[in-house]
Amino acid sequence: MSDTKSPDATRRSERSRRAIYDAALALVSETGYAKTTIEGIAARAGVGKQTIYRWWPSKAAVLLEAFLDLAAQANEALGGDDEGEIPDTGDLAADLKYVLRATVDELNNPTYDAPSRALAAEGVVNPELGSQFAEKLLEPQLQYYVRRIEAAQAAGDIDPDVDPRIALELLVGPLNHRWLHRTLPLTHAYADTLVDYALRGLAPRA
Amino acid sequence: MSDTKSPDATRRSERSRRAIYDAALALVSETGYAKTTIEGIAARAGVGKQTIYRWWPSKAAVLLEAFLDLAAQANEALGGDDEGEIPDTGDLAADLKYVLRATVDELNNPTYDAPSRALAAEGVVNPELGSQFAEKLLEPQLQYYVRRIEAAQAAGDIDPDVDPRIALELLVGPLNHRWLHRTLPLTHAYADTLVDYALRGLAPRA
Amino acid sequence: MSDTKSPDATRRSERSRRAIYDAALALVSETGYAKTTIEGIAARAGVGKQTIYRWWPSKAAVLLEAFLDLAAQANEALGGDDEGEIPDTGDLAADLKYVLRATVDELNNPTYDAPSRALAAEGVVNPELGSQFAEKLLEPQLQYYVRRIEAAQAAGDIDPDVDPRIALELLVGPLNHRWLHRTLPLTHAYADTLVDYALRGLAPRA
Amino acid sequence: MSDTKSPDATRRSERSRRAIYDAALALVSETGYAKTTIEGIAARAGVGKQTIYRWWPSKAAVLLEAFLDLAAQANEALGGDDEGEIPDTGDLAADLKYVLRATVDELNNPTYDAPSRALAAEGVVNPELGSQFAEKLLEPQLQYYVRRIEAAQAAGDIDPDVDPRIALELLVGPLNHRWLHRTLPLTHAYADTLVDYALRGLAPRA
DNA sequence: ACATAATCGAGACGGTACGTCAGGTCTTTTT
DNA sequence: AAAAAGACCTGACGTACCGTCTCGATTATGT
Repeated sequence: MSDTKSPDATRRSERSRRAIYDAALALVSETGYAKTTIEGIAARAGVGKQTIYRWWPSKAAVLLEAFLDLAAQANEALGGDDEGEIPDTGDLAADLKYVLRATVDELNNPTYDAPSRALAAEGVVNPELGSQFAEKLLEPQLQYYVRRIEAAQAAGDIDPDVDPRIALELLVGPLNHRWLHRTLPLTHAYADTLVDYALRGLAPRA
Repeated sequence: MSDTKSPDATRRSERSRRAIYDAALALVSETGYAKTTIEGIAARAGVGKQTIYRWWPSKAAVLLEAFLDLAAQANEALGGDDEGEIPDTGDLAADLKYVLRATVDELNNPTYDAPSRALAAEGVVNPELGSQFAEKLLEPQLQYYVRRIEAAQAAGDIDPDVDPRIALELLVGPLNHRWLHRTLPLTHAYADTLVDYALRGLAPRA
Repeated sequence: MSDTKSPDATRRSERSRRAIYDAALALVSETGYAKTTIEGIAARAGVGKQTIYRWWPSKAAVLLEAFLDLAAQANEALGGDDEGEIPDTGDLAADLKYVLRATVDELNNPTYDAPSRALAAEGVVNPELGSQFAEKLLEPQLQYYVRRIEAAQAAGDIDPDVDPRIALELLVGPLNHRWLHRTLPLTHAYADTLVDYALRGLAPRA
Repeated sequence: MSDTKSPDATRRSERSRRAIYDAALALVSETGYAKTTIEGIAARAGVGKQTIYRWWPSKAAVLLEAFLDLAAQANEALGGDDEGEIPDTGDLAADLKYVLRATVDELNNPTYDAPSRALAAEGVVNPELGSQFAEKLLEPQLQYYVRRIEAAQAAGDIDPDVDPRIALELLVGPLNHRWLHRTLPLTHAYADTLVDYALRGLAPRA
């Protein structure tokens, strides 16, 4: 009944998994995604190639999991359950500026920038990986916005007719655009302006 | 003083150039960017590999030029000088919806989608190519928006304090986000909503 | 202390080695040495190019080993230990004519001629390969002559002051000359005459 | 009636021919025959590739002519008509030792060694070039021996039944063997011994 | 002296093979 | 049974030359 060739996950070496994550992230940061090879990851991790092929279908998948793991670790370190949740101080603009500024900082941080770009780029061109990327990384983050915006609608800060999904894209889309295409620098000021412009458009009608 | 090893462009074979453009675009559309190889392009174009390496530094560069050429041809076919210019009927919302709907159609057209994604993705990860992509493809298109928005400011349809650059990103950013990450379908309705939300935020203050 | 990058010979595929030998000899015989390529050998042997590059430094080295193997197999097939040894019937002239005629036959046999010429020619121009060729193929054969001539000296058939090494060259040198330069046909009669002339010069002094 | 595509030799550039000879010989001496390319010769000679392809069918042909020209120049410099003729002082052994020693010196001279080996090797493997090599370079030299040996037969120094052609090979063959296969050093002493052994065999019968 | 035609230097072109790198599979030995 | 190691076949890389083919620019006669 079961897949004839799926390996036994219970016997999997945790040691190797960690080493592979580390090697993958390090190599992508150091030499870029294109020059990162599975052989290179295996060598750097002190691992046989087959150990990678046994557990992951592609280089991109390795990196995606590695990055997911990195994010999970970061969250764990920071504590709480509602780790990525957008604060609700009652001041919607302030709350959004806070998270958008944090996002700007993250995107400007080379440690995250390199693997993020690699994954985003791969997802753009590879629907398989793209949907994984969207589902596991992107969407959860976007849901934070959805919840905060719905709260704002409940509080009367945003027009109830507005689609929260589109509202959120008004904030996140432009940021992503600048980041991906490197057209202009990503600054806190830019984040603030974005929030200002967007909220004016989303405010309840007079 | 001059570059020691650049080939003589006056002797270049126009025939080969065209064949290479065609082959590159065809292969990217048919098999995807990753599986498109320089060898494959050369073979399909009936051209020696060296003829590609002589004139382009990379697969991405070939594709960029091919796509640029494709766009140029399309424009030429359509005639006029201000080919890509955003119409100015006096009704800003209508004008923007018109172009944004057209953009949606283009992004949904497989002929353009495949090479565009490939170039965008490559640019995300490869700054060299990214800046070429931005400069030669993206920026010129964005300038159409800048001009139309400035005209709207002059006409009193948009707040004069608004930065046209950021205004444009409010429209283009979300569209790109959906396209690149394939989160939700790109429709005319979405384009319209985007214009509505954004323009409310950019309108002159009461 | 050991060579840092030599492959593990114990894991070597015997199957591939044999296939490469066969392909190399076949191609050299069929199309000549110059038109024989490593890619061609690999293709014909159903082997990856790297498998050739892993174990041999050059096309010539492959062919040398292949030929050595061919010779070894031939000897094995013929049986005995003293396979190539020159017979000693007591009649020196007859014994030498016997082997020289056999050599003539071999040099006239296309199966041996093509690879032999290829190796000899390569050795002429490439000292590295040349010394291998001399050491592994040529020299062992010449030693048979040395031993037979020394026996003849012991038997009083050849002047004891004669240098066996030079004596042997008196026989083998002319044969090789005709073969390599194709000046005149190689016949049994020629071999006989060579022996006659040479032995007269090497006979004990009256 | 004439070949439709043979170039007009009267218009040929002497300048280019010389430059090509020089470049070819220099490159063969410096880098070896295999690494000498037609493109390299053309570049070094400051000549278009076509100028080589127009007048010669192959790299080997260029080198052969270049070498022939070199030899012709050397002879011209040394003067006389019977330049290569073997002296006839009445003492056959001495005369032969004289020329064989000279041959040894030439074969030990790197200026001649490199191109000679290249041509000889190419001739071994390429019958076309081989016959040219034999006819234009080798045979004329061998004829000197034939003539001297015939004179010796007339003078009663050599058995009249001896075939001069084979006699000559008894001298030249061994020398060539050592040279081509680099088995043992080529010395004057070796040349002398060769003459001694051979002449003993060729002397008139008691 | 000049017209004119072939040779010349240059080098782009369609190809073939080079020697290298990595992909993904398979096998052997170790843990 | 999974893991480290690494040989294997495959296929693409980017480079070097092949021999052919255009390009002006430059001779070198033959009228």
